[in-house]
Amino acid sequence: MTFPRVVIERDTDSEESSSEEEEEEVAEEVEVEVEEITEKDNGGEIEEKVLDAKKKEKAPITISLKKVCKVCKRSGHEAGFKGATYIDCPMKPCFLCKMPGHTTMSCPHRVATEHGVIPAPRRNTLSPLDYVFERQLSPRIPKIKPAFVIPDQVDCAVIRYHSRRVTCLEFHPTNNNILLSGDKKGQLGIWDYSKVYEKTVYGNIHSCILNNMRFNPANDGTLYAASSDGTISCTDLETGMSFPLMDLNPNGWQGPGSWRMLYGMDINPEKGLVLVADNFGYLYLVDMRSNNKTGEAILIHKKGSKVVGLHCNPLQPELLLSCGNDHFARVWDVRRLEAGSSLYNLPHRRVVNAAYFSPQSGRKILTTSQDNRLRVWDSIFGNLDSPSREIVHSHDFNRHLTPFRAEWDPKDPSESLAVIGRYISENYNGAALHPIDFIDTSTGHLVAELMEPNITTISPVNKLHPRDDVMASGSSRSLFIWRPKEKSELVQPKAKRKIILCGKAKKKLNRKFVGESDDDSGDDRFSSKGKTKNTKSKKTESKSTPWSRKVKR
DNA sequence: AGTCTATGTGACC
DNA sequence: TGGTCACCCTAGAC
Repeated sequence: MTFPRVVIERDTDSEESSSEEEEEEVAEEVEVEVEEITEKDNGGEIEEKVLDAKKKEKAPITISLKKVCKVCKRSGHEAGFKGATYIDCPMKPCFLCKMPGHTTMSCPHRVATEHGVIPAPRRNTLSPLDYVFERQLSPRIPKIKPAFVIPDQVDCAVIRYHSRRVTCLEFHPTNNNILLSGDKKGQLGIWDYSKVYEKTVYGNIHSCILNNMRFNPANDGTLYAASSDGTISCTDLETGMSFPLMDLNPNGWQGPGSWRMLYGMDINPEKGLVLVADNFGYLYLVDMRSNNKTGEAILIHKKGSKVVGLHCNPLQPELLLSCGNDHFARVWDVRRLEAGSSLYNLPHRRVVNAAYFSPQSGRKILTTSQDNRLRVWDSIFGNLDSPSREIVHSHDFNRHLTPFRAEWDPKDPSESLAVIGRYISENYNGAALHPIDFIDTSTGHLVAELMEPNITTISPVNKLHPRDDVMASGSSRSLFIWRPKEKSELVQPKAKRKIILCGKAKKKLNRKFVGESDDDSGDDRFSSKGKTKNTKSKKTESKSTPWSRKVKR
């Protein structure tokens, strides 16, 4: 017989036991030949595993009944939640800053209000432009916006709005109360959060992940969206009618090697161009008026690598910022685009999830990388060899979650405030919650961390309103609207704050979200008032569609 | 309460 | 360069 050998390790500790003495006891090891197990017919599960192993022709398996760390498989410690606090495996580098020798608990970057900034090597020379800037413009730059206008309290929400996790959010450019949301299934949501129940979902525009969307700058009833199905859609928001602006997979599925997916997208309003990039490193330009691709695709990142982000400079739209899986963010001049013609290449240690010019002057660059660092370059006119600052922040989870993207606060006059969801949880009154962080990127200080006891899921997608003190969050399949505490009270008295439960959430989450709660915080903002009515009318179609008003050219 | 899984990236050979 | 495999705090369905 060629059965593999099975080692059974037995744990002598009882379930409840946690004394160190007992933990250090040597576990009893019993070695059993497979034939013995099968002959005795008492192997049960073990027998099955062995047969499985035989099929896969794998050699000795160890089945351990001893308590070991699930991360490093060694005994003596265990990684995992102790209550609402996660204990790291001490054998691994710090989960937060990735440096060996300590765990997240003792990481010097953990208290972000005090630490978190790694100063970049100080530059000794300033370019003439830097000098002019420092002397003439710097003094006029206003202070960071005050913390009290940060939207820090959930005002209303739709639980399980989408049927898959939310991937992107966008506020309507002119109608203040309309939020657009995309999901992993390719569905497009339109939600009027001033009326809360008025939501529309278009499910037939894309067949998989809706990665990015932008409004047509000349007509805010029209939305462009880039999807992993390889198309850019152009959708009339009023009717839901959509046509593909571009289709990179006209012949359908020919295998994973040829299926093209679209990720990064932005619009150059001056040239009337939609810029979009795929998972093979290529950039495409589409003319919005003729709906035709202009020119050939241009390789802007490593061949075969995903380009996840594109951003046109707000003041000089011909300046393009791209980022992707080749660990680079790159700056381009759209007027002189060809492979390898980038003006600057900004290296990172891991995948770059997002890269944005600052929203007003377009002078700064903010990137989010999977190495758990935000990077800031203070001036694109200066030396871009190294970032001005690196800010350690937990956002490195890449699978099963929408990638985290730090975004500038468009209303912060100092262009230093940024928002990003946090991956690692915080013990908040006994619950493990994942905050949404507001970070002053000029200092690395944590300005605010938003938590809501009823949001237990991670919130990787966060969008600040371009005009109002409002933030939208996408957390798993749900959407949330945040407002500053004081304003929130004015707009929506605490008792009236609304939450809608969709689909199965109605049954499953009723208790959790609408009273009968064991939550002792006394927080009743997810009150059940109007609940029945709300859920019943959740599919209300708006007769007048406020998001479809057109802008005159 | 336990199990399963969709799924992306990077290390390693 | 391409295939294979492992993976540290998921979320939700069954």
